[in-house]
Amino acid sequence: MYRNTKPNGTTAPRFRRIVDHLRAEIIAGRLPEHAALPSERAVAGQHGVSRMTARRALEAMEAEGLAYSAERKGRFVSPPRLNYPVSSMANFLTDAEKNGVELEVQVIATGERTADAALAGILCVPEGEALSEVTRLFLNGGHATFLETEYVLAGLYADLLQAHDAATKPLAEQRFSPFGHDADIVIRMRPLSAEEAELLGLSPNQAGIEAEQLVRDETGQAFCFSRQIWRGELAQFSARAIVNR
Amino acid sequence: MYRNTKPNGTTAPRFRRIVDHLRAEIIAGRLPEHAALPSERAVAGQHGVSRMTARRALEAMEAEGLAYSAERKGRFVSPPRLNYPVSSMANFLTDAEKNGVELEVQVIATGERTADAALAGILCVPEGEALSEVTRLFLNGGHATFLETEYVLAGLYADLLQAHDAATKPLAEQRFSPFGHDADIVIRMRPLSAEEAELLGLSPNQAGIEAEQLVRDETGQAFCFSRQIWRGELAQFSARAIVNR
DNA sequence: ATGAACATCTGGTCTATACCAGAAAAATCT
DNA sequence: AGATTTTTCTGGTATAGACCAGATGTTCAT
Repeated sequence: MYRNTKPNGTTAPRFRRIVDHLRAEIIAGRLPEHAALPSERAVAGQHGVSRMTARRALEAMEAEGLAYSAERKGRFVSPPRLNYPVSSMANFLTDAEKNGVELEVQVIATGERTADAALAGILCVPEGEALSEVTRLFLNGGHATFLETEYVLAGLYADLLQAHDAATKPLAEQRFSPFGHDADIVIRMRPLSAEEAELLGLSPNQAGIEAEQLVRDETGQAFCFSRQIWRGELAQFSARAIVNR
Repeated sequence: MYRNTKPNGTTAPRFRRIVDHLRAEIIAGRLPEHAALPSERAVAGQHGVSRMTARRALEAMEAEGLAYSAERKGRFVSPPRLNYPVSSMANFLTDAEKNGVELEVQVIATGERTADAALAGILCVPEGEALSEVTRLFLNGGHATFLETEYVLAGLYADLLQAHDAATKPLAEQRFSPFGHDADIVIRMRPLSAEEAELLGLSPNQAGIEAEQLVRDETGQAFCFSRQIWRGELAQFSARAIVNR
């Protein structure tokens, strides 16, 4: 029988107490990165609550970005965020390596396509223009972190899209180093699609952070449009903006 | 008795069907902005599921950013996103007005304080330096959208912090127009604290988007640090970044 | 040693029911 | 008509069970 006893007047949901406890365990380091959290049934037993309540607590841990769940395997402690420096994205991969981050790239899909109305508008090319498309999955220390789909003008950079199966640094340097240019970027939070969730190892309907970039060369011509979707708890974007008026 | 019948082999969770149905209602415009969604009990009855399942569906709507819930009032259709153009933040309020957005500002708290280690480090001033602090709530058409806490060097801008109780445009223009300068910005997703959730009209443990800005004057001296926390489904940040190497 | 069969554990989904307290509307009393 | 009480409705929290199917580990026969 359910009775929400509150002796001192304060109604603190039970699952919140469990969250506080688990959070303390993680922060204290007793549960290191990628360590398994107790299962829903174990939490329920330890704290004397029903499984659904234990589940709420563990889901709250996920919402806080402190844990992630793997279906039928368990829940685990999240690794720290990966910073994405927007203003020096040309060096993202090399910078990450310098900071001791082991970034790995998996090519999910490559292909040729023509620009539909939306892409044509973004890239300022006529509709039907030939584009190359790549989708890559970025893993940080083996842990899926974000997905990127990139569209580039086919003529210019077709060769680049073939080379790098899992190569890390050469890619960005080859592509960007000859240019000094600017980029428009848009960042928002949105739910993951089923496929995205699958690739990122998440359950669908969870929220992630989407970042869209439109990169221009020094003549002002847009030549590359990319759309990233990050695990929200792992993403951080930093930039230096010029405040104009 | 629970029986997850799947005649054609595909296991589509029931609550997902309900989500699809509600999403279609919204997109078709049958449920306009801020209109009430059917209650948990109503959804349960209409779709012949238990209330907990109906609840899951409605919570998924929230996760998608299509709805927001008001405790003991109901769930409602979310308004569209508000774009925050990082590169022209000096004109954020006036720009928003030009685009037909009715932005309203409520001052939640103001005060004087001294810089602790963290703030001193960020603003590059000695620890103990006098700062002015303001917390404001921004509403879009009466709908709470984001909270901002701003720290400025007390000597320079103390007067500015008093003036604007609910004033919209004068604030930013007065403060920024004499300067041409740059700003560092950091964007990430994080859960809301209990107080933030309260002010934004959300339940705690939900995720929002945090944006931190460090603004410098033309001499390079940091003079203003602000931290915003947005309702995730309403936030969008756009910027033009210079890609350096 | 290797591989197959089995049992166990996991998160995901679902039911049916219950109590709580605030919001809102309806009924009632001035 | 206006203020007050009462009822209804709402989301939030909680229980105690259940089935599913994939992942994992153990046992056992080969």
